[in-house]
Amino acid sequence: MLGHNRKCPECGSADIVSDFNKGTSVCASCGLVLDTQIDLGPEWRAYNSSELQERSRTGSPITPLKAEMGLRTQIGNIRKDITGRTLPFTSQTKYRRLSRIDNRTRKSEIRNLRFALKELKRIKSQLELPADVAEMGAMIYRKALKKNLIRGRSIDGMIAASLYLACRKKKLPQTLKDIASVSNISSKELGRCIRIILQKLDLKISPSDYSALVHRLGISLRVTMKARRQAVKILNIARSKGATVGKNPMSLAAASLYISTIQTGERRTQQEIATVAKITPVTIRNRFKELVKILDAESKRTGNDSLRTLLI
DNA sequence: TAAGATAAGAGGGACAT
DNA sequence: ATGTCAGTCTTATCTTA
Repeated sequence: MLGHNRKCPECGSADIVSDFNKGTSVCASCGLVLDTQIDLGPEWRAYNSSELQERSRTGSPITPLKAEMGLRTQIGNIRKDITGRTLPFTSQTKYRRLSRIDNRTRKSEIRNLRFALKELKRIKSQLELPADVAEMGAMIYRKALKKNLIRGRSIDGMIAASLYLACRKKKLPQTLKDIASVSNISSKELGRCIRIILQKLDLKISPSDYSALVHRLGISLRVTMKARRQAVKILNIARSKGATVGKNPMSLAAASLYISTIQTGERRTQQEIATVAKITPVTIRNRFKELVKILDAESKRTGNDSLRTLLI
């Protein structure tokens, strides 16, 4: 049943939207479906396993990945009320007008969504993103569309931005560059779109998850788990000192891995790391210098020598 | 050859006007 | 709305070990 003043367990937003047509409550912020008041199971019985196999669903599933969510509702041109009596003329006019407005807005919206979701699916398959991320991206885009953020901007850019934000929500280590490289827009433009959505939609996006980036880089560089853990540890210290604000998370992950691989004796060159991280060695050097400073101060303060980087 | 230093330029955020 | 300023990141080039 519908409670009041609920909060989304995923993102804490109180912006819960109930859709009585579909019988669901959805978090307007992150797209999490909170409950379902209708029975989504089949309305028939399976008498043997082959029937279960071939008839395990009636109708298409409800999904934000389809332009009309897999369902369709529409205000028709109503002339009679539910008991069959003809409505007064003024009501008929009203419904005719509603129907027309409904049709118009619906048409442009659906057309936009068809286009957008096609692009979304293309990026999804190219980057091999999981379905739940794609669905969340679609929800974010729908929200942006409702708020009229799309008009006058490129659909491709806004879709890519929605997907990027969904990845951030789901803590997937995708960078802005990754998305931009498979989309036909530049990182610059993608950044602009992301900013627009972030500003206008009030999404609760946690700061980038360093550990996911570190592991992703670490795997590409074939370094041990030990080095990766050490890198994460370094970043946590840096963050506690406020040294990570405003820095590209990827460059921080790269620099901390550079340090940790030296400490564990599996050194990689700055160039090697820079290539995998798709940044420049100069940036690694800059972050590297800052991190070393912090780590030395920290080891002096705690007397913990394992952080020392003087051996370099 | 790897890595450090330096400089110049692009782009965006914060802030004042 | 527009301009300025500090800070980030990139690219290029030269130097050092």
